[in-house]
Amino acid sequence: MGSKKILLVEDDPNFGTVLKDYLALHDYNITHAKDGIEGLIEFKNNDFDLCILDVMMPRKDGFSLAADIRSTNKEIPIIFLTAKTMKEDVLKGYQVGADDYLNKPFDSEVLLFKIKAILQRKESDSNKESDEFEFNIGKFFFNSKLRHLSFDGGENQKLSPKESKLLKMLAVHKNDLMPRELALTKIWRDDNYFTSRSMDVYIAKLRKYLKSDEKVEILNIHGEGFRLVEN
Amino acid sequence: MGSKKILLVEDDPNFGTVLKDYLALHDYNITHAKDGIEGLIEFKNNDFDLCILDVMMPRKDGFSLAADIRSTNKEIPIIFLTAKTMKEDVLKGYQVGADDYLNKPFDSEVLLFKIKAILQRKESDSNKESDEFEFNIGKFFFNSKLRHLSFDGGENQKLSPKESKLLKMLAVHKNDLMPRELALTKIWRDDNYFTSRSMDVYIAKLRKYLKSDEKVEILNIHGEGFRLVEN
DNA sequence: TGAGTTTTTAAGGATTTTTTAAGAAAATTA
DNA sequence: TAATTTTCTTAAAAAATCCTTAAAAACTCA
Repeated sequence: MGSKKILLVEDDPNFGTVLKDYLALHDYNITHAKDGIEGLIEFKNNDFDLCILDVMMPRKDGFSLAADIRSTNKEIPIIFLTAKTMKEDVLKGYQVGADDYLNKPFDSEVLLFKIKAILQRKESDSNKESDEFEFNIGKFFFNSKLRHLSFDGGENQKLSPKESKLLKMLAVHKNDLMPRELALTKIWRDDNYFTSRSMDVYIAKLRKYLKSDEKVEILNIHGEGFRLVEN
Repeated sequence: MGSKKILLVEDDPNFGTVLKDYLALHDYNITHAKDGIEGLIEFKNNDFDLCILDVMMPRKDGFSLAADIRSTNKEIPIIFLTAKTMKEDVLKGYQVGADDYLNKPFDSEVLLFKIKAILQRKESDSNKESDEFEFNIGKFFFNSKLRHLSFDGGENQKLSPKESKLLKMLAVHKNDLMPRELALTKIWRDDNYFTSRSMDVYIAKLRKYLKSDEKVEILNIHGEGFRLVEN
């Protein structure tokens, strides 16, 4: 399982540090960002299970950050922290897609329970992550951990990290649709025009590697994603 | 879609009635139970989308009721209402599996947003791969997710998004009327002269794909819609 | 019959995908 | 640290796919 990764975005250094330590003490793996901009950068560079966002922050407030986070990940739970008990804030929070809301000062134990409850909820839903790393694809043998692709009587093709992750994701969904969006959000951590182009480049590379077995194909499903088929 | 069914369990008759009317006004289908026992009976006799439970109640309190509800349904969202701001209560609520928590007096609009947020969350979860995507149509096998149509000994015909959605809708209504208006509002998102022409173009395409099995036909019902028949 | 509805083909424009190539960034090696 | 290699992104043009619109012919129903 491993400890859950939480992104904490809080500009008050005292409060933020205390909260970070408190949560770390309870076996959560906390990344503490000092403002919204830093928070967004951390979010894009990591794979978090939960976000805790202060609402009032310099440079980029919690709502704006949440909106950016939601634009690349519609699933990740978000908890807002706020000093004011303003109705508009609460409503805005829920509109952005908050999973919960806490008014400062709050009881830290309550926060802990909320975190636990929310993570449990998500747990039961999404257990699609695969830790398999050995795949048979037509005549090929693919090891995603060692990042190599081989076949009897052929060279051992080494794959780059991105090549390997993409092929793994295709292999996990073998003969089924691998949505473009899934690969972009999970591997490229962002779903936009450029990452999408980049992904296409990698699909082309993989096709080249797999070319020598004409039973194996990576088909495109226009507007949806790709499909690794084995005839 | 239909309006969402909510179970409201609240022993205070004044507050309960007002809340019921308020929620009913916002297009929710409310069942109001006066205490925990009655609430449990209602729960077992109906199919609710959400529960709103008062904590302090005679005969059977909200936590006990929630535990009973959870024992038969681990998915249904539960919101607790409480007069006291007692930490123990909040913790207990989350332990039982609360989705949210509101202290009385609360702003009704906030409750409305919480309900909306929670139901949306469930919506997006359950809609992941809820509905069918594999159909048999005469000699054909149709997969609407992979957007292809195949039959033994024949090529694999790829379908465009619109072709696939339309054929799926016909297949769902197989041997029955698929109203023209339904396809236009659901697939084309607009019902006017041009979308209707466009739909006819797609019906023609589907007929071409299905031509090789003369047992399969798409019939027009003048002024009504179409019917996919399998003789 | 004649007005409205359906069927079909085809052209165009918009969007998405594919591919090659160049250069920036990161990692590795000397 | 500098040089080299590998990895990844960006750019851009060509190809493929998708959808709408148009228009003419066929059909249906009153």
